[in-house]
Amino acid sequence: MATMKEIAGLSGVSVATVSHVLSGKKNVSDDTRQRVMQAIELTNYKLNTIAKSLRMNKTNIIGVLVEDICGLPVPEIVDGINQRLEESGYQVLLSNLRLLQQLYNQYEQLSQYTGVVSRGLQLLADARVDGIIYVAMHDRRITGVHQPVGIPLVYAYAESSDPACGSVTYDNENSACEITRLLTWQAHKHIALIAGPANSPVTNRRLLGFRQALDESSLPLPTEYIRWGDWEYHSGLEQTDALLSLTIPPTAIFAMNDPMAAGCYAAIKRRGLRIPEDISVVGFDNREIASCLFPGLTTVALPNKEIGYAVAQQLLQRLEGQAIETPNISLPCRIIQRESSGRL
Amino acid sequence: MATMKEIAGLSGVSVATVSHVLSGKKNVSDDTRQRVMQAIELTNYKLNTIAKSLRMNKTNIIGVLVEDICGLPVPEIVDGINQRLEESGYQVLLSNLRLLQQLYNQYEQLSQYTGVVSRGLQLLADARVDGIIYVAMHDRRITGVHQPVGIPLVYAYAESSDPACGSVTYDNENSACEITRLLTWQAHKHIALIAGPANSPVTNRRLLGFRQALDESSLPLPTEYIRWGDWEYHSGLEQTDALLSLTIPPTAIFAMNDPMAAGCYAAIKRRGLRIPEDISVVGFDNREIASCLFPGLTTVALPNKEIGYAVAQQLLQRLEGQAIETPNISLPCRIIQRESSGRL
DNA sequence: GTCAGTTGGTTAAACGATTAAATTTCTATT
DNA sequence: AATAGAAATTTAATCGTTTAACCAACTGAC
Repeated sequence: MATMKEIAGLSGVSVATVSHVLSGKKNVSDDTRQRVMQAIELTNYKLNTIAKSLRMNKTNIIGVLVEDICGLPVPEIVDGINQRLEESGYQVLLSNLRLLQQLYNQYEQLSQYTGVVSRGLQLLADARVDGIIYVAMHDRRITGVHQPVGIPLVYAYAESSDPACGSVTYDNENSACEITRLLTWQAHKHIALIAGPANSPVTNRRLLGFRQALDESSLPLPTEYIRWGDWEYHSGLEQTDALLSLTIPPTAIFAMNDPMAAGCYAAIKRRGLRIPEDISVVGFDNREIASCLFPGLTTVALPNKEIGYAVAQQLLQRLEGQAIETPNISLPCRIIQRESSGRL
Repeated sequence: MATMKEIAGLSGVSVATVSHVLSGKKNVSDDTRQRVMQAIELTNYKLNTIAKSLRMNKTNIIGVLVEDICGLPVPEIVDGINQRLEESGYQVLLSNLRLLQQLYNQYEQLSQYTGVVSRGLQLLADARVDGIIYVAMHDRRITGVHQPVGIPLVYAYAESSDPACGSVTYDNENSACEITRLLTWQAHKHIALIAGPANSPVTNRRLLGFRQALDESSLPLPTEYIRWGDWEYHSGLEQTDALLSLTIPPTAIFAMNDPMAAGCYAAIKRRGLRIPEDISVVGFDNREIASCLFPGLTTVALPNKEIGYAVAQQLLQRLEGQAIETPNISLPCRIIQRESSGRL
């Protein structure tokens, strides 16, 4: 691999001049510039970014620490991050905590896993990344502030209790409210909920939105209309069965995610009822399954890629020393309207 | 940040000695070792990997170039890669070509996209990675050999026409054969196929396996039993409809992926038929949907994580100068048996 | 007491860039 | 023609490591 020294030799100038040509922030005569460029072409010279990093004390690399790359929203978030960073000439050093296996559907404070997390952060810090993006698997508030490694840190999909750390998530509450409104606007009076686990922060935010939509239409929420699931297909099926056995069964069901909504479908069809004629169903997450059900499931699409893009943007601003205008950004979701809900 | 120089100063030795302590490949007296270690503790010194990389001409970073991080198998593959590399102290620099948007379900030779690909490779090469893993989205043969950037390169999920490049994929043919055997063993005589697009390499390999299983049981494959879909739910539905309208409808259907199998389900149920009593269905890919259908879909799980692990392993071997024993590895899939197929 | 061998440690030259400061070369003004 | 000022270029220090080569001190053997 050619070095600047060789380029300098070939074009009869000093390495400094070669550097000046390349950086373009010093005057160089047209004549020398051309000679240098020729030599560069000729030798297929590429600047050694390692040497540059050492000298400049800046790697142009951002560490992305993901709780689990296999978590559903994670690839899209990383995609968004990658795209924004590329635009500014940064690269992504990826580190995977592989938490999914360890704490699937558990919502303890992350602080219990500080060991794993800070080891992950340290690894990135050792690589001298310019900044770190922490990508959580579930939207939640992170209370145990991570050991400050002295590198700018922002959160995707989680909100930090440390106000100095920026974060970008999506608006659970509002989205749940909006999709529930779809049902109230269709004149449904008996709307039931299949929630996620009661101790999940996501469940609680979506529950708030659901309640608000009902309130807006002065609809009651009898306790027997709230069923607790575990995000999985089977819990959706079982809880729907229970709902349909009530003396006043609901005419619409909001399942807090799509697999549970699929469970709804199964329970409803097993009883010979039709969707949406007899009962409406809406879901959340817009997983692949939503378009593979009959009829297509109306649901909420999360702005995952946008979250990634925005959080990268936020970090870049910090790196440029700009003050962050909004430390905690919450992006809106998009309602995906299909055929699973209809006027009563 | 503390440097070796400061450590040396604090412990009254030269930087060389500090380096020797850290690397452990030179003798150092217990006394000095302790003094140095103390100073390191005290200052919380961390070795500057950038400087080390420059000096050693080795970054301990592997570039992972993915065709699209949002492609279904990709996160699991990356997970496997990450895990293997971590075990050997390497880190992952991720680069995303974002091809999904550009060529979804098109199977032209990658050579048409050499521009995009070689730009991606160049970016990683510029970062001075020690090796590159190319992660394709669909199992296929890559003919246009990528510009050799002088960095060891291996393929995941694709096989290269260049024998010098290692590769790891999964065994489409054999897996399709095995899952079809499940049907022949259950005494089915009329087995139909819902294939992917005819020009897809994946389709063709799975077709070979399907044919072989039928041959083994001396079953015929009438042309009207082969239906071409496009991997999507709707094509599964339509093609199954066509199958069920035949004078001799099949008693079992192999859909080449799970969304199309979900389409099968819809068409079958619409006619009031039962799965598996009236007709058996099997799929491929083990997507989330497979466990959200009723009855659960018997399908094939791809060894994605294992592919990642193996391909990383292969690259590491190359980096250590070892000869690669098997340049093209093909890993077996796992049959996931649920309730969608039964004895006739 | 001399000498060879070992052990523990230092010196100094890399690695390949950037950049402030110094120096040379060119332009323009008188 | 002399000279001040601007423009172009070079010199040399620096970033934080690694490591070959060198050196001093010590250990035994004779």
